[in-house]
Amino acid sequence: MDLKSSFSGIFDALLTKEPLFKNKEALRHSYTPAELPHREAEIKQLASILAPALRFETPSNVLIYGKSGTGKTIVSKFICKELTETGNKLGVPVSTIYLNCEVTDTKYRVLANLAKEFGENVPFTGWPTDKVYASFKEAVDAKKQCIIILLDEIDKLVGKGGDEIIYNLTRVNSELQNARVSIIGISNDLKFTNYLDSRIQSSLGEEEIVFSPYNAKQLEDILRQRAELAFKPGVVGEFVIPLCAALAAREHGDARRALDLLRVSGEVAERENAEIITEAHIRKANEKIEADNIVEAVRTLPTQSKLLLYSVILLEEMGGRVITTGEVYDVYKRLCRQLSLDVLTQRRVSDLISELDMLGILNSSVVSKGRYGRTKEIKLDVPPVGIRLVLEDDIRLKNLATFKLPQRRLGE
DNA sequence: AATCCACAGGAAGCCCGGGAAC
DNA sequence: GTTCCCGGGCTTCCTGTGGATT
Repeated sequence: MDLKSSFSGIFDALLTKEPLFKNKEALRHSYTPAELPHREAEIKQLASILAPALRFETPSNVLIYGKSGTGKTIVSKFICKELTETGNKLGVPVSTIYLNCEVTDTKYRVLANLAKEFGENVPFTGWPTDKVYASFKEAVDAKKQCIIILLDEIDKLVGKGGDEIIYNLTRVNSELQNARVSIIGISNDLKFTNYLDSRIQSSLGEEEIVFSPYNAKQLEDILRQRAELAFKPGVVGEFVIPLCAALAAREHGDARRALDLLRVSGEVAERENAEIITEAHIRKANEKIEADNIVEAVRTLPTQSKLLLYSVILLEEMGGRVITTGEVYDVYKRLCRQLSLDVLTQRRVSDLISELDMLGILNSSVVSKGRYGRTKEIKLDVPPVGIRLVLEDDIRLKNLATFKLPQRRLGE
C-alpha cells in the first residue's frame, strides 16, 4: 500500500474545503452577544437593584434562580460589566468578582479566591479559614469602594460548610469601615433556599429574580441572532432554526443546548461536505451530543466507580433478573481481586451507586422485597456495548476484557 | 401480629495528602 | 523538623424499614 501517494496533501484538502462557518465563536457559551433577546425585563430589574452602587450606597443582595441555559450567568456578567464601566466613568469605584462555586465549592476556597482577587497572597490550602477571612476583609477594606460578588451555582456550596461563608459574606459590611459588599447568588436549583438557614435566607434573598426557561419561539430568536453571526449566508435553511429550537425546548428550554446543537449540526454538515445544513445533520448532531455527554461522563469516572459500572454491565449481559446492590457488590469484589485493587465497603459502594444514578448513567430505585429484604434495583441507563469499550479503554481496567463471570449455579 | 431479610442511609470519626507556620 | 489546618474519600457503627413469610 502506498501511503504517501494516497495521503499526501491530506491537510491541504481539509484546509481548502470551504467551511460553512464564518465565526464559530458566536455559538460558544462564552460568547456574549451585544443584545440578549427576551431578557430585557430581567436586565432592567437587576440593573435597578444594583444601581445604588453608583451612588455609593450598598445594593441589596440578590438571589437569581433559573434552570441551566436560561441566561442567568450571561445577564449577570453583562450587568456587572456595565456597572463597572459606568462606575469608572463617574469616578465611583465599583468592582465585581465572579466566582463559580462548582469549582470553588468550600468555604476555604471561596475565601481564598476572593482574597486573591484583591491581590492577597493566599495559598490554596494550609491557612486556618479565619485567617483567610481576615485577610480578605483587610484587602477589601483598604479603600472606599463598592464590591459586588457574583456567586454562580451557589447551591453547590450548601452542605459543605459553605452556608457559613454565605452568612459571613452577607454580614461582612458591619465589620468594614470603608468598603461595601453586596452579593449576587445564582442558583440552578429553585428550591435552594429551603436548604438554607433562615438567617441567611432573609439576608441573601433581599431581592429575588427568577429566570424562566425560554420557549421554542424565544430560542428561535436567540439562535437566529447567533446563526447570523456564525454561518455564511445561505447555509442555514428555513427549517433549521425552528428544529434546533424545538429539540432544545424539550430539554427545559436550555439555550446552551440549543447553541451546541446548531454548532454541532454545522460541524456534521461540514464534515460531510454538504453546502447547507439538513434535517439529517441536525438529528445526527443531537444524537452525537447525547452520546458524547455520556462517554465523557463515564470516561472521567473514578476507577472504583468504573469498576462498579462494569459489574453492572456484566450482570446485565447475563440477562435475566433485576440487579440488586448485593449482586453488584459480589461481582465488584471479584473484579477488584482480579485487578488487585482495594475493595471498598458495601456502605461506600451504595453511595457510589447513588452517584452513578445522579449522573444518569444508572437507574436505581429502592424497593422492598418483603421477606427478602430491602435493596436497590439497578438498571443500566446507557448502551452497554459502547460503554463497556469506554471502560476497557482505561489502562487500569485493561485486563477486564478477558474477565468472565462464573456461570450462575443452576436453579438460581 | 410478629418476625426477619437485605439492605438503605445517617453520624462520627479516621486517614491521608497538601500545605503553612513556627 | 514538628505541629497545625483543610478537604475528601473512606470505614465503622448504627438505626430504620416494607412487606412476604411464619
